[in-house]
Amino acid sequence: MVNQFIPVKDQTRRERRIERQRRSIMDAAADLFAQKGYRATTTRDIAEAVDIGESTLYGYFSSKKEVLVAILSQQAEMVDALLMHLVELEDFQSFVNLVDLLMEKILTRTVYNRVLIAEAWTDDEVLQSYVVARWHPVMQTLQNFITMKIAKSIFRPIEPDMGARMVVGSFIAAILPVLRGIEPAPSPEQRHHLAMMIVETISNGLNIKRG
Amino acid sequence: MVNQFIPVKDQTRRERRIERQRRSIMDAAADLFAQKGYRATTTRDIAEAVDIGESTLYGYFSSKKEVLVAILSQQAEMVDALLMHLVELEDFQSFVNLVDLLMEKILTRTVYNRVLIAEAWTDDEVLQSYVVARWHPVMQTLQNFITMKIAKSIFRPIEPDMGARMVVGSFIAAILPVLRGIEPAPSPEQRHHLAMMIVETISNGLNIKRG
Amino acid sequence: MVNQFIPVKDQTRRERRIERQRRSIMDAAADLFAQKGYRATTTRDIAEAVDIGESTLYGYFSSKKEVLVAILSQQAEMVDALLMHLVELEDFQSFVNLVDLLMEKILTRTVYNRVLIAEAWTDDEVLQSYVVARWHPVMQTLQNFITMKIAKSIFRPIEPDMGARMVVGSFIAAILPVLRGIEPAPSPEQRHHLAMMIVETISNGLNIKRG
Amino acid sequence: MVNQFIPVKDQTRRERRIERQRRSIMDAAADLFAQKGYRATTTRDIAEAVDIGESTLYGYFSSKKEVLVAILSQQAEMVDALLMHLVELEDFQSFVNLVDLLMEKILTRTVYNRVLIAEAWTDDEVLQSYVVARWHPVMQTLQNFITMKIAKSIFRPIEPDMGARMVVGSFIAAILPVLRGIEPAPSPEQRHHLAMMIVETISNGLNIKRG
DNA sequence: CATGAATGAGCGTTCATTCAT
DNA sequence: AATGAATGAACGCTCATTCAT
Repeated sequence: MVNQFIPVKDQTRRERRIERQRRSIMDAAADLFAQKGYRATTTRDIAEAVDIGESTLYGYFSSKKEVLVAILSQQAEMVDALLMHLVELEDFQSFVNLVDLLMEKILTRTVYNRVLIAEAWTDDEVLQSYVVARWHPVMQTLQNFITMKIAKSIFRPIEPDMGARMVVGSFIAAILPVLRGIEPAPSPEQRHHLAMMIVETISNGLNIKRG
Repeated sequence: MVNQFIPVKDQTRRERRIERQRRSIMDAAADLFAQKGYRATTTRDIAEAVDIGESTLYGYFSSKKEVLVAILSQQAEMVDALLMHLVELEDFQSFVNLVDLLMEKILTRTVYNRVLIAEAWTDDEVLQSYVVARWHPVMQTLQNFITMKIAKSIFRPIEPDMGARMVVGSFIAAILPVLRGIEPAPSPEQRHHLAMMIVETISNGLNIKRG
Repeated sequence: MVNQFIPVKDQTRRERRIERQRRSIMDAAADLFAQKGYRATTTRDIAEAVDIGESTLYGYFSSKKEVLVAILSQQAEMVDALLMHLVELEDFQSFVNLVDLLMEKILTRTVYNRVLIAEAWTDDEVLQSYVVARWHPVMQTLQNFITMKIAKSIFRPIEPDMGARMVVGSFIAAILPVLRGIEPAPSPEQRHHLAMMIVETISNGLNIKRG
Repeated sequence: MVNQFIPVKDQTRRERRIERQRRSIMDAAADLFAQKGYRATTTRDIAEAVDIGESTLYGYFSSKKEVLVAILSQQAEMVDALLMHLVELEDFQSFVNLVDLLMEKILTRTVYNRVLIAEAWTDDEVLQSYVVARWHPVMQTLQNFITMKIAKSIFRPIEPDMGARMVVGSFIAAILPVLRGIEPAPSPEQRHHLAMMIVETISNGLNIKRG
């Protein structure tokens, strides 16, 4: 009610500062959560990592749980934005591009996803809200693609969900060691190559000739 | 000093009783760890599940951490016993059998493996000792198989570790939802079918004709 | 399940020990609550007063609030036991006895009642459950007595609830300074004299002759 | 050093503004203290009730405690102003008027008195400074009145302090439920009637005839 | 003077572990 | 060997107060 003449610029500057602080807290927390797990990370740990007082945290998040939720939600938003543009897969090129894009999106925020997986592994609600719900449309798209290819007699009449799952499996096998931190993140070129390999191998198999 | 005249037979009976108790504690703990995670499970939870006093636990394990270690070690022993008999893969049939066997071994101890994965995801030492070290020979066997097939011109000249990883990926994709508890365990027949599908698809791909 | 042969005597001895400990915690807590108020008293304070570890408290009470509730409830039980025998007031003697008895019951656990009043003064639920609910039958009995006396033309036709309230007021005026600790507790003789004075004065007033 | 040329008029206007703000803070705080108690009321609660920043409070009061002290002191001043005019009681009419006046003064500042009682109940200094010290002259006046009446053989030779206490008790019984908020404030007419009743009943008692 | 942001001190509570029996 | 009781250390969180702007 007082100070109503503060210029708009300051308002947004303040907002930006708050947003920046929230971000730095989330980043530090994600790092710690990824290393030690959510439970094992104390609010004291997080505060020290950001170099602020423990109680200052509570000016930006109302609870430790909310920090986790913010981390998970932010990642979910990113995935949702991606899924928005998830078009029907047409040819192999678009298939490769989808795999490549997903890989990129997931690997650019490694720790966030590492936290997500850790929590989803023990928390049913997190699993449902942040993993299953998001993964479903991707699986659907893959299955539609395979069904279509079978209909056009390009693929053998395999169960579509089996095929989709194998694609996902290959994808996971490529990504998991990176998320876990025992393999370095691939360069964009390596990533693209990997995506092609996955699609190609699933399509053509390893045999030179059909048995 | 006292009880030195107790006959040997009683000693071993006592030992068996102790071993049985250790087992029941480990089973109950594994169940709880799998459900809520190691940190979130209290010693009181475990004691109640076994229906013993909380402090009685410490007669069998010197700390809560040691219960976890015992669980992981026991699982490791089982895997080691399996790896002992890991022979060179020769033909597709032996390949399918390996996949089937691994699946069976992992799925019969679902909760233990669920705990293992949860811990390995945040604890580097656990990851190294109980996962990487054990997984390595399996990967090696797979790569040898692929290398051999390529040498015999049965497989296309793909990177062997890439191929091995895709097999593992498909394997993981089949197994993870079961371990996590969102899919029921497959029957032995389903399991065998699954193993065949994985090997077959990796070998031949989905295409009817080579592009 | 083990140790089922422990003699019954030990069971009750243990129970008595637990009960004794609960009591000593309640007494110490009541003392502190009375002096500083419930909010201002910390669990640390209570533990120190009983000379036990702070966490030991939680073996006897599940929360700080429950200590308060136990204190209030215990007092309520005592009052309830008294109200059980609350018979119809017949003559002045029984009236005096009621006042005397109430006074005694309230003053024998001074601190408990001091806590009760303090809490009832700010907490509506406490007021309702522990004060209003208990006070109501007493007021009713008093009003019945007065109504009866009016019917028999012994009392002037005053509003009965007004008369009852004046008795209660005199009672309160006598008791409050003692509860608050600014006056010493009366001896049984003084107490009886006081009770008589209250009844007598209310009955006859201060005037020598009727105006 | 700066602003030394501001005209005196503005200074006093500023002072009035400050005083007004102090008042509104005290009013809001008294309300909250009365509802939840002093300890349970946070500075944030107060600030929000006045719709100012939490830290702004400290421009008007140097601590939360001082807000309470200001509230109590203000009430004390009001009582002192009243006690200034406390004349010797002569006849029943002046007695009734005193009771009526006291009632009115107390009930027009219900919340303030509720806070006063709550604090006096646990804080010895508050009790002494704000209750005992102020109540004493009232009691003295009552006792003098009774002593005088006894001397004139109008009252029976009762202990004067006993009689005074009974008047106070009746007064308290009438006022406490209103202060506590479980009874509505009486209208001026009801209040006057009440005052008369109290004096009358104490004087004449309930009996139609003397026993 | 007003305030958003920051914080030290401390709160009620939990829990892995120890100890006396 | 088994356990009920005890507890130090730590946790997530609150709040009166300070400070830079």
